[in-house]
Amino acid sequence: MPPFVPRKRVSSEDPPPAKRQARPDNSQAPQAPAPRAPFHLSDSDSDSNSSLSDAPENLKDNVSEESEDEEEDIDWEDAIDTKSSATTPTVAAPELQDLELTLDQNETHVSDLLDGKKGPSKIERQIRIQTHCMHVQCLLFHNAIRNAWSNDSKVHEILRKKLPEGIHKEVKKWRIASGLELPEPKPEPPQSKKKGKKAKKNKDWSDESERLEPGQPDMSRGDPIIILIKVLVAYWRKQFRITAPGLRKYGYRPVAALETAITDFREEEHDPERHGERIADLDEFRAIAERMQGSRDVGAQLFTALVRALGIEARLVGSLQPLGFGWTKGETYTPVTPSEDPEKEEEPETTEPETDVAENKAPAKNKRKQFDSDLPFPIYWTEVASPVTNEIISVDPLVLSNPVAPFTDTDLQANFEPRGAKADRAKQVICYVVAHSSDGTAKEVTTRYLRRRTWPGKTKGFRMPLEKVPVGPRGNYIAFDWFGMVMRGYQRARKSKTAVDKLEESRDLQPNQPEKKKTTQTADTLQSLRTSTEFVLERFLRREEALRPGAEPVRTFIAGKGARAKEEPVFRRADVLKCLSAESWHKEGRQTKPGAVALKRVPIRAVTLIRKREVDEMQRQTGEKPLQGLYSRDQTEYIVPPPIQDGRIPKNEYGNIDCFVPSMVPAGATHVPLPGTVRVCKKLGIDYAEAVTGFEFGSKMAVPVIQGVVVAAENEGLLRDAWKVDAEEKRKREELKAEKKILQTWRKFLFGLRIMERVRDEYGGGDPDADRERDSHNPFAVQKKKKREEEADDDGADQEMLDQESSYNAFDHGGGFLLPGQDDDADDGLVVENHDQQRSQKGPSQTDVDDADDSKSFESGGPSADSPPLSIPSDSDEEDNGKDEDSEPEYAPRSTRRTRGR
DNA sequence: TTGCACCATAGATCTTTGCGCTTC
DNA sequence: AGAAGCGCTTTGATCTATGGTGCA
Repeated sequence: MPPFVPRKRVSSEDPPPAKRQARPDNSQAPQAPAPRAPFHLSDSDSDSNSSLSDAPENLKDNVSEESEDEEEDIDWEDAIDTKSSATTPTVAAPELQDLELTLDQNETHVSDLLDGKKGPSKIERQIRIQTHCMHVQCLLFHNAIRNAWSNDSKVHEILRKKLPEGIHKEVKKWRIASGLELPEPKPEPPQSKKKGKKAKKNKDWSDESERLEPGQPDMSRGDPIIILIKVLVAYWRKQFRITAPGLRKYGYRPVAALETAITDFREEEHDPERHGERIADLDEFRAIAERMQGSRDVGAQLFTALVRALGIEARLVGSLQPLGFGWTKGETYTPVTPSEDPEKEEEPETTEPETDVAENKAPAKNKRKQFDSDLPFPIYWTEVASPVTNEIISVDPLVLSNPVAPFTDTDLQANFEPRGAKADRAKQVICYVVAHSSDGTAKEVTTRYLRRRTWPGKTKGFRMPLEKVPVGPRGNYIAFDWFGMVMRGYQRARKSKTAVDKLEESRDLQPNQPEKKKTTQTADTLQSLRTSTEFVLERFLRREEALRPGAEPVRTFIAGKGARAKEEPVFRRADVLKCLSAESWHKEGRQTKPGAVALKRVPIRAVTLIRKREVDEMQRQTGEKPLQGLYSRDQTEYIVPPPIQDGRIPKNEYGNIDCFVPSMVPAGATHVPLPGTVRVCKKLGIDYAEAVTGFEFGSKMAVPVIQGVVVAAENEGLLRDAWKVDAEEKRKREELKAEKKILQTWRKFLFGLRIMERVRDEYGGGDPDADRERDSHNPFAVQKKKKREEEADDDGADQEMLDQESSYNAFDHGGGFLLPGQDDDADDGLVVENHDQQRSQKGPSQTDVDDADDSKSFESGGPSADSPPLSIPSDSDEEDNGKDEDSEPEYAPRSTRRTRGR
């Protein structure tokens, strides 16, 4: 259950909202935890991810199911349900590429809203957040699967076999140079002939190494693995053919496009160009390795496999391209218009109607090589760990012009970060970069690829930001990292961390702090003054800021050039005062000193309807926008209300007392912030005023938050004692009620079981069709049906079950029911008081007669009409059959009232 | 290349006292 | 009959920070 945030003026529970903070807290309590909903969802998902690693198809089902379980909000369930059902067919394929299909229903909402020129509503934001989170997890899991496939020994074998002799030699060379293998055994002669110098060097070194340390790496020309990797990349670029589109972000599509896409996907024969590349299983992956063609994504995956096949530790890196959660251009689907840009003609696969696709097919075939050529950055690549230095080398086998980026070269690594107009157009983003290791674990390596390794950098707006979760007393927060939590299921255990892990975590994955712009003592620029913490121009003052009266400029700044040059005084920031309106000061427990003149006058910001009307009215009268004065702290003083007299609490025009800060409580009075104190005060007959501790805003209204009361200090003890007694009574009442409810539920449950058992015994069971058939001939079932039709306001499953009870009871003189005498246990605590009476009054047969006769008569007569205290339908069947659906059957007056109420 | 204007976007801040229905 | 309780709906205009682009 999401936390219930009472938007009540009488705040009856929970810690006092901290006036000002209270609103953010409260209004964002739904907001803050609301984004958390996906977190919870994801939480379980990530768990399921890890546990489901063998069953990819189930994952998405799980995701949606769990989300339904955990999301209480009905709208949400709907949304998710829709999503999941829409996704399911897609999901069946191991390729997760078309999760964007999931948004159809929601999209309708969104576009409706956007038509109205309003921003997205909270729920729409939630939907996007949910979608984003789900998509991220699906992509993550997809990558985990591909990573597992890239580990396949058969795939390795296939790729190894294809390597030409030259590459094998390079590998050998690398092994020797890295000290993984001793050089002398045999391969020298041919090698030394080819590259005499190097071979000689190797030889020299090896000779030495024999004497000293065998297996010492030769680092004289840098890490030997870099040479090998470059060779491999060159080989791969030559051999691997890009014949299918890879994953990409399309953005949220219009409903029509989605529907077309879904139908097309479901009904048409699979066409990689339209539906994306589909690799159903490992066998197909092996086949692709054999053919050496596919999307560039698969190309990178297979390249990773190749590197692994050579015994080098390699990670498959995926830069997730999930649907986002914002409303920027990047999240909006932009249909590809082939005619516009010849370069894009190879992209006909999107969601264009059949005709378009047909048109585009021919040119696409001709330019098969150009799939995804509009994507300037790779989505998958490889991280190779040097066995010598344990450093990570990033390798993009197919896309970038600088394919190999050693860890030392941060610029080259930052080349993997999508940026620029082209990337923008292609909706390429960086938000979560995850490296999957050969042992199946994965770790986030985004930092490495951010320019200057500075957060949030380009991930801003595309990655779930850290969320501040309030903890403990007010003002304390912890940062909640959603993605960190998702990754927990994939991470390598702390104790199994490798040397590579440790090294990179202490170096390349350490984020840099954003450089604070050093306060340059050089000449002023507009920019430097704007951001300066020391100086300021008057025009850069904020709405709530004003210069201290009499503040002297320290120098002047000349803005503009030539004829437009203008001198402006430069002031010290220290001379800037924060100002607030009189109302705002009031909320801080302060008032303006008599005679204070506003330092600044600004237009009134009216939020509530009433204030808006007032402002409009004033504007109409005066013809100009009404202004309000702002005052600095110096111009205000504490509000010290006069001490109370004779225990009377002063009240404001709304009949309560402002208590925004403790100092606003008058001397001689005490604030008792307990819920329900008003009633106690009334009972005790002491004077009180409800304490307004803040406001909540919503629906163009400001609602005061009331927390307890202010009473005379001498009454405090009395009030608290009485409140304790009252609260205790209340607690007991509620406990009793809850207990009753529980017992009631159990009883119904047991009856149900007994009935079921009985029915099974009598008629056999298990076949619903047969049951239905039988029902049509069963007079009691027919009667039940009829009765249900008569009772317009029946009450769902419960009622139905109870009806069932009565029917069967009537039929078999007790049936599966607890008849009086046998039901002591069940009734215990429920109808104790009436037990004797009911037993003496009617026996089982009586019950049966009543029941079988017609429950209607009972209803119309009403138990209370006959004999209120005795008529409590304590007999289980009667009572249930009567009309009590939920609770407190033992209180005849209540049931009477309720009946009358209807 | 630098400084600036301008734009898009996200996030923070400010705002300051109902209404109608149901239950008890 | 009338008091008390509860749900409604989660604003929204404005300002500020930030980063990108284009121009001089």
